[in-house]
Amino acid sequence: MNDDAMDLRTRHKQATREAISLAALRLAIEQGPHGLALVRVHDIAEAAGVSPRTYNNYFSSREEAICAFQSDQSRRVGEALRARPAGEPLDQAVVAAVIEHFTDPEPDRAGLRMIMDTPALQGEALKAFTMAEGPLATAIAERTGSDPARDLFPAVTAAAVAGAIRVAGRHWLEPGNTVSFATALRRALSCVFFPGRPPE
Amino acid sequence: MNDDAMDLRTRHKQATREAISLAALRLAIEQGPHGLALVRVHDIAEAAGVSPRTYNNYFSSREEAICAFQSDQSRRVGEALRARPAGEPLDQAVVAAVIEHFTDPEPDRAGLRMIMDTPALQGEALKAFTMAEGPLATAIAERTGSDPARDLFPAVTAAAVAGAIRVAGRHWLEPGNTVSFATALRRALSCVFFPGRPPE
DNA sequence: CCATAAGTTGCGTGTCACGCATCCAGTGCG
DNA sequence: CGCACTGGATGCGTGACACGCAACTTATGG
Repeated sequence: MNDDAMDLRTRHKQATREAISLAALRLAIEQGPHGLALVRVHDIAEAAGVSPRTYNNYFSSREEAICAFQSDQSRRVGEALRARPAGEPLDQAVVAAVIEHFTDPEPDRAGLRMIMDTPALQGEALKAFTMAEGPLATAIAERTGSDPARDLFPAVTAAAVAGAIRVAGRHWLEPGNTVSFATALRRALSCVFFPGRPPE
Repeated sequence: MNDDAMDLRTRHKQATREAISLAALRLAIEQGPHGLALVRVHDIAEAAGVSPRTYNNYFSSREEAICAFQSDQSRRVGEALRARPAGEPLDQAVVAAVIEHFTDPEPDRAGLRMIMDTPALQGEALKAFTMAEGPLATAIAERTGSDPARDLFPAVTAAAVAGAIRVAGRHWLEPGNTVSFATALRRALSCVFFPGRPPE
């Protein structure tokens, strides 16, 4: 998060990575879901101000570059849960952590839509969401005091939560749905923890 | 399923598709998770008895070819749920449908391991599992009489079930775990429908 | 038996990932 | 303050690949 507290080198490296992934996402959005093939590596590199060779020192496919932001964000979800007060019940802690983590700031509609509507990007996007599961499962296991090696509950719950986030995202993107992303998340997550009855 | 009841053309086409995907998976397994790059399109085509050009009339990437079986299987899960008796409670119906669908026959350990352990295949594998969610959600919505457009419960539950299947698969593949796949599935799915208490 | 549709194959092209060698800038030490 | 070193950036060359196109072969239906 903080650019300080790092080597100049490391800082510049992260900046480069960010510039490339940002440029990739921007160009992809410009071309739309059906023009992904028109986004050439050369263009991404140029837009990011680096050489094409450098681009694939960081990413080995356009998909990876475009979804890098999602990946990075997902990878950190576990920490958000760990940051919740220890006494808080699991469901409340997860909901709070997820909402806090995925709505700061409110995600970019165009970017998310691009990623989730483009078949060639879906695999990478799913990988990104799935990356959240490992850390999440660990954090859940800590909170419930279960052993992840023998008990499937943490991993299954983490997967369910990740799935709920995806579903909330899809729902939030649908035209005509004006609820905030936070609300969509809350509703989706409530289905995970209270499968008995859907609200209202 | 039945080769009869189809055009000679269609039959031959499916056979070709199957031959290619089977050859691709077999070669991938031979090389192991770290040698995927060594599986050349030329080899796959040769092993399947077709020209390289034909191979990519059917698949546009090695990953797609290797995971084709998983994809096809996942796409059919919804039907399995619809085939359950209408009066059966949702949880029992889902568990029965999933177990019946994913253990007939018992999946190939080597193939599943290859797919889930190879980073380059994970995206495609996740896409395959995710493809199950759409039909599953529809079937769940029918069974609960909810409107998928307004109620997130069917989609979230479908995603949770798909996630549980993935987790069960991972657990089943872990060395030292000798439970049957059906048992792993049952345990994982119980976490989805009864999140209150893990059955240890 | 013929006309048409559908599938297969070979070829050519544009793109890409990546190993390797080189160059340049930031870093830490004397 | 300068210097050797480490690590990232760049250029080049290579092997592989996806896909459009056109010719060829085989099923299908009249």
